[in-house]
Amino acid sequence: MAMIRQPENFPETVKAVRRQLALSQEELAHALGVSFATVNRWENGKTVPSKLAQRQFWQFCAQMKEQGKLI
Amino acid sequence: MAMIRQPENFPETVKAVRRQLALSQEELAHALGVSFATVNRWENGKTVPSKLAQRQFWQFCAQMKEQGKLI
DNA sequence: CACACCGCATAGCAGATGCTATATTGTCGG
DNA sequence: CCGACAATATAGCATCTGCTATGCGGTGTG
Repeated sequence: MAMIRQPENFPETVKAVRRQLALSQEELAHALGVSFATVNRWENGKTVPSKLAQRQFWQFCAQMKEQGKLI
Repeated sequence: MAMIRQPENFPETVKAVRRQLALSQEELAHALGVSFATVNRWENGKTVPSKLAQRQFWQFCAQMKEQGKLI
């Protein structure tokens, strides 16, 4: 088993995180090191993040939480 | 311009880094959060790393240097 | 020698990504 | 209302990635 942590609803999670941080899709994409199109596709459920992108996303969230910018 | 840093010979760089750290392709892949096939393709010049993968690779190298594990 | 591994190379396929271009949807000031 | 602008949605195409399987040389170990 040993699945990668993935919330039931990844698209909503990305949107929620992005809005808490008051970032545009473009800005979040830059912060994560991916393209705007990629973040957009995640939020609209067109694709699911790659292994590395998932790691990067959760790591980013953890950092933001450490800084108190994210609940 | 603002290009992404990319040595003349990425395949050789990956091999060199990996061997200094005494890791197998499998182990390096795991450390980077990508698959074995991906590291293997980088080393054999079959593909060039994605934007995010490049960031991850250089960040990993920087960490290893901080720890004195890499020159 | 036969056998089981391990590390590495390679291939095929489905899905993800980067880039570009083109809508669409607000939200302003005029 | 109208034009301008930013943010978002969507699409196509080339490339990258993950997964699985296969082959191949080297290294034990019986």
